[in-house]
Order: sequence, then C-alpha cells, then structure tokens
Amino acid sequence: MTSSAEENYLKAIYKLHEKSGNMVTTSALAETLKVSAASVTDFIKKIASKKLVSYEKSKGVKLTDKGRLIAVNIIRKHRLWEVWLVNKLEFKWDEVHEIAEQLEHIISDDLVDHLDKHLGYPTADPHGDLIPDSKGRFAKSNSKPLLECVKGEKVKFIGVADHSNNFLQYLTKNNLSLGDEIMVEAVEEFDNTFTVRVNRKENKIFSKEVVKNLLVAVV
Amino acid sequence: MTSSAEENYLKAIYKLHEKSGNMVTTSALAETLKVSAASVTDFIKKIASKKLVSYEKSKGVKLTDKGRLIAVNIIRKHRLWEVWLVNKLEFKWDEVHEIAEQLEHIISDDLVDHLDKHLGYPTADPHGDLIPDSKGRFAKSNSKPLLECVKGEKVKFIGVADHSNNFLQYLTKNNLSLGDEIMVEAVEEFDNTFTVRVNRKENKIFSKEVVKNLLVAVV
DNA sequence: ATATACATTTAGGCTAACCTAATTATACTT
DNA sequence: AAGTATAATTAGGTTAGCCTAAATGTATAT
Ligand SMILES: [Mn+2]
Ligand SMILES: [Mn+2]
Ligand SMILES: [Mn+2]
Ligand SMILES: [Mn+2]
Repeated sequence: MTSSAEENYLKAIYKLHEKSGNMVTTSALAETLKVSAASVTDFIKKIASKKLVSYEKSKGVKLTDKGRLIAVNIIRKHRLWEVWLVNKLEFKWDEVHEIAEQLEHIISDDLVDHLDKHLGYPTADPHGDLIPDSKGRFAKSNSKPLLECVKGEKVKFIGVADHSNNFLQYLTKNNLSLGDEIMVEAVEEFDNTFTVRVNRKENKIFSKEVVKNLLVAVV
Repeated sequence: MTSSAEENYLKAIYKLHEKSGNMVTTSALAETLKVSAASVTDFIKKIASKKLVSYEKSKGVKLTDKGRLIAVNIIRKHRLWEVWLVNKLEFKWDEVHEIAEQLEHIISDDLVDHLDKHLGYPTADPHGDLIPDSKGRFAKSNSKPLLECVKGEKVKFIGVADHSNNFLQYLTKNNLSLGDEIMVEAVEEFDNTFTVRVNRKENKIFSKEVVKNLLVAVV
C-alpha cells in the first residue's frame, strides 16, 4: 500500500516543514530526494489524490493528518533502528544513518514493538532526536543551542542540530558525547567562541559554528 | 546493482536446485515466486546476460558461481536475521520467516559483520539450517530424518525438513525443541509410528509424517 | 509596468518488473 | 508416427518511478 518511495516523500515533506514552518516547495523536495522537479510534481499529484498531502498548485504541499502519521512512523522506526545499531551492535553515531535509511522501510508492527522493548523503550536516538510513540506523539523537549547560554550556566549536552558525519566526527575527536555536563566558563563577545568545562574536568574551546549546533538542556 | 527481485530469483533457483539436483524449470520458479511463467522467462534472460545463471532455452537454468555466491549470501543474511529475531527479540520460530524475507535485502556488509558478532557467530538458524560463512561456505552436516533411525538409537533433534508454520507449531505444542535428546523406544513396523523418549523424561508418539521431517544427529 | 530570473508544471519518454493471450516446443500416449 | 497435454516462449501491454526539454507561472528589480 505504502511504498518506500512514498514513505521517503512523506518523511522529506515532514522534515522540510519542521525546518521552515511553511508549505514545502517542489524544488526543496527535489533537492533533498535527489530527483528532478518534474518527478516531484508527478509524485505529489499521486499522494495528493491519496489524501496524504494537500497540494496547492505552484505553491507547495502540506501533510494531512494521515500523511503525517505515516511520516512520523517512519521517523520512529529510523530512530529505533539507530538506537539498536549504536547500543547493541556497537556502531558509531556517525555510521548508522545510511543503514537506518534502509531498515526504516521494513514493514512489521510486531517487529517495531519487539525492537522497542528490546531497547528498553528509548526516548531519544543516538543523536538526541526524540523518538515518537506508536501513536505519533513526541515528548516535549526543552533543548536550546549552547550558543544561547550565558557565562556561568550549567547544562547537559543532549543533542545535535547538525547531523553531518563531519560534525559528528568532530565531536567524537574532541571527546564530547551526549549526556556530558557543560559549564559555560566564558563567552568571547566578538566571535562567540565558547570556553566550557566538560564533566567538571578539562576546559574546551568551541567556535560559534560548533556551539550553534550543540543542543543542551538546563540541568 | 542487485535488486531485491534479482536476489529473490537467485535464492529461489538455489533452493530449487538444492531440492531436485536438476536444472531449475521456468514453472517451478513461477510457482515459488508467485509470478507468471512469462515473467520468469523474461527475467531469466536478463540474469543470464549478467552471467548469474546459465540458461538452456526450454530446459531450465543453473546458477553460475557468481550467481550462487549472491544467493548464498542472501541465505546467510536471512538466517542471521532469524537468529536475531528469535534469540534477541524473543520471537517464536514460526514468526520469523516473513520478517527475515524483508531484512535479508538490507545492503551493508558492515551490518552483517556486526550482527554476526552480536549473535556470537551462530552456525545454525532457529530451524537448524546451517549458516554459511561470508565466503559462502557451509559446514558439513551429518543430519538425517528421525524416520531413518532404528529402535535403541539415541540422537539429538537438530533441524526440521518442513518449515511450514503448521509443522513448527505442532512441534511447539508437543514441547519438542531443537537440542532435545531423542531415544527411539519403539518403531511400529506397519505405519512407522515412532515412540520416543525425550530428554530422558516423557515418552512421545510421532507419526511417520512427523518423523520424516525431524532431522537428527547421532550423539 | 515591463523585463528578467527562477520555480513549477506539462508533454513525451524510458526502464524494471510484472501481466494475459497466442504461439511454439517437448513429453507422453496410443 | 501422430495426437494430445503440458511447459516454455513470444508478442504486446501495464504501472511505478524516474528523466529531459518545453511551456507556463511567480517574484523581483528597475
Ligand atoms: Mn538518521
Ligand atoms: Mn538520528
Ligand atoms: Mn526463513
Ligand atoms: Mn530458517
């Protein structure tokens, strides 16, 4: 009923909407899905006729409730598989995305339930992204970029805004992992370079580009 | 490069050849893959041109070494996933085949390696079928149907010849599991009904139809 | 208000993997 | 050896998901 292609379109629409808040454009979808704009227009018409998206010609698309539920379910599966790959199979957090892109399309509600249980009902994936429940509901999150913190603030590193392998590997190289406690020791006014104390041990220095992408929660 | 469809054709050819020892016919493939004979002929021509099978028109197909390696690799993945589903996710042995049919097509050598390690390098799947190594080699097996055993023989139950859910559920209902020790107490000459002692405890009675499909090894 | 740039849609095509109906090849019976 | 049943192939089509090139729409700058 729902093909992998369809699942990928719905997921992409969901994520692009999440990012911009607006209707999702043909060109944005073409870009993220690496297909031509013409293919996107074609496909959109198909899923619009299935009531998975609402489509305003030349303006863009928005998910319907039906479409969003499918999208969120794929995201749920993707994140559960990533947890499995990292926690059980000992993959690194920068090695799991591509494999999860395939695994997320496996169809079996039973499998998802068993996997969820096997993993101890995790609430976040290895990158700190929240895992929705089977009804498509997300927990409330109160994270913010470290960039928004001020000197003296003590926070916990709970997620990344940039999921690129480059960034993940940069953090690994600098020994920063999810769960680490971060104490803001100094903020350079001029360029927003942060000096932070990690886990009450060494001081580390991070550029604005980095702290912008570190998501933290007040402890 | 290798689509799921192609993998399924190669796997089907491998299994049908294993069963009959002969070239695999168009109609046998159509039957197992649930597609029309015309589709099979089409597809065979394609994989023959890729040197994955050798094809004699109107006679049948045989795997080449290249084709066999792909087939065996899919079987390896299928069986590893089944082990995972049963040993780690607590599925029953009659619940895993369909899910493994999907999982076997996930493409990542790294994933297979990590999974194999996670499972402790298993040599057989939940139905007792041998798991080939990554080079496509199978261990030697010396199993035989319980039907071929004689009174007084003590053996171990190590596999099933019939993989149907009906048979697997029959065995579950009768508390017979892989690894059980079986002592042949009596064989009824007339209809080959077996009376066996399981794990030095209760006696059980199995029909010829059943013992034909129980694979055992001398202990 | 018009020109220009850029985004989107339409038109027409392609390939993989299937199908049915018609034809041809092989095997079995008398 | 011819006739009949069955298996396999060929011919001609379909659908999903993609493509390029051409046409149309929309936004921005003068
Ligand atoms: Mn991911
Ligand atoms: Mn993730
Ligand atoms: Mn199986
Ligand atoms: Mn099996």
